[in-house]
Amino acid sequence: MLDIRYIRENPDEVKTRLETKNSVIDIDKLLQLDIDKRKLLGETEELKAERNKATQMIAQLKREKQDATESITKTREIGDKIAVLDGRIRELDVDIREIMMSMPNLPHKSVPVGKSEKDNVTVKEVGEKRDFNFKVLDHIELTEKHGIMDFKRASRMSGAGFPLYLGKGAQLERALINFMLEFHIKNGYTEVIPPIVALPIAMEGTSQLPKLKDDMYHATRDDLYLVPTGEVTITNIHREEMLNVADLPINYTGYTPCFRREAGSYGKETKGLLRVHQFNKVEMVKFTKPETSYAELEELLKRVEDILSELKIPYRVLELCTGDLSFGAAKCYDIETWSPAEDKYLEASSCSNFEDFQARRMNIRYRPEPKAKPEFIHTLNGSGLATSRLMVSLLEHYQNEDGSITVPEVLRKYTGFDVIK
RNA sequence: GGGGAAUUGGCUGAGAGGCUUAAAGCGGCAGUUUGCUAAACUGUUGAAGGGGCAACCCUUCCGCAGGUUCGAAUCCUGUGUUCCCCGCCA
Repeated sequence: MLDIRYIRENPDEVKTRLETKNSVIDIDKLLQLDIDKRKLLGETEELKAERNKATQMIAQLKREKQDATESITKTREIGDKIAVLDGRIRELDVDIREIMMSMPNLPHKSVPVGKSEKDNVTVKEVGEKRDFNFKVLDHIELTEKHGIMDFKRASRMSGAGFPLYLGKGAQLERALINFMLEFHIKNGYTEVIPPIVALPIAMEGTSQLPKLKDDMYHATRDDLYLVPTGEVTITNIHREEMLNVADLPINYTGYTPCFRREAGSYGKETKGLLRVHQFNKVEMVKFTKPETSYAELEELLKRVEDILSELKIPYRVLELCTGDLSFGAAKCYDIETWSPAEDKYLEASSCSNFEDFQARRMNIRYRPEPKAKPEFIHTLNGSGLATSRLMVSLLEHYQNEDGSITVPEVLRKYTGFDVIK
């Protein structure tokens, strides 16, 4: 959520910056509602001050055992007027809130302006794409060959898009998760195992709601959503809290399954692991002071890069343009790993700074100095990383001519084997 | 699934329709005293919104949302969360 006062004071700037995010929000309407509301607020507050004085007098009359009937009748009339005004203010508030909640975050000034993913900027390409002197198998052929994944059986029990890992496939998946978790713990992150369902209010906090409602699994009977990312529950750890400045930055890492309906995306990348309804992810979440959040964003990116370097998998880093930024992000890097069989890069991580956008929705604040006013903290998160597409790149990149798959060296102490054959 | 209890500021916790403008303590801040620190003592210290050039003024907020009332932290209804008991269960 944006600061209404900032919108009031800089309406044209807000409009321009929202336009670069392909957002159609009627700022003029919002500001008019805001003006109307404040006018009524002034009127009702004046009446309330009057009523407060009047009820005090009634209290005094009663204490002195005098008749207060006349005052009560008069005060009731004031109360009736207040009820009317408050009713109208409440209606305006509903309208204002609806607009505010559906308004995306403003892009940071450093973000390249662009319309779509075509305008994203490649920051760097790292690692060497292997030169295969044999016919490369894709990840589906490889997993079938070794019986380490079974998409057919999985779809019989859960429908398409829910992977089943078997044997060394399951072990490799778990090795990746362990490797990444321990990597983050070594770098000062605190591991958490959060719930993977969340209340609507938590989903609003991290801004999956209202926009992504149709993309999430929803247990209607209990009104709980399955998390599309660990970000939701990990960031909501500190909802409605006043954080201690000495504790900042707070760094969490956690493994969670993630669930996405991917509504409307059928026909696109439906093969194997490329786009699935359930996948595993190790998430990083940060709570920082406003002045350090952009340095922390670079730190997140570095963690992802270091992991891919240790795994020795080629990747590239994209800086998302304004039009491709997610709803709540002010700035975002996507990290994509190379798939030799698909002959393209696959998105395996994205690192975002939300500035105070989520903190304002969740009411997470800190006091910069002992006596200072509370301020909203900044939140960031990055996938470090999602395993599904990383697994595609890993299997394909590490395949050998005889069809066997070498286990990356750093994973061997977690798998207990060094080749799948 | 059934029954009961709780929910108050950064934290603990009083408070049961009007002398609450939310007690008290802790913590924070400032000062006094003291070789330094600590302790003790004194003072000060909630949040959000609106108005004013300003000192300042007004309103709202006791989990959340409604309601009753001239007036609600307090009464009523719904609901979130937490805890306890019974049942079921890994």
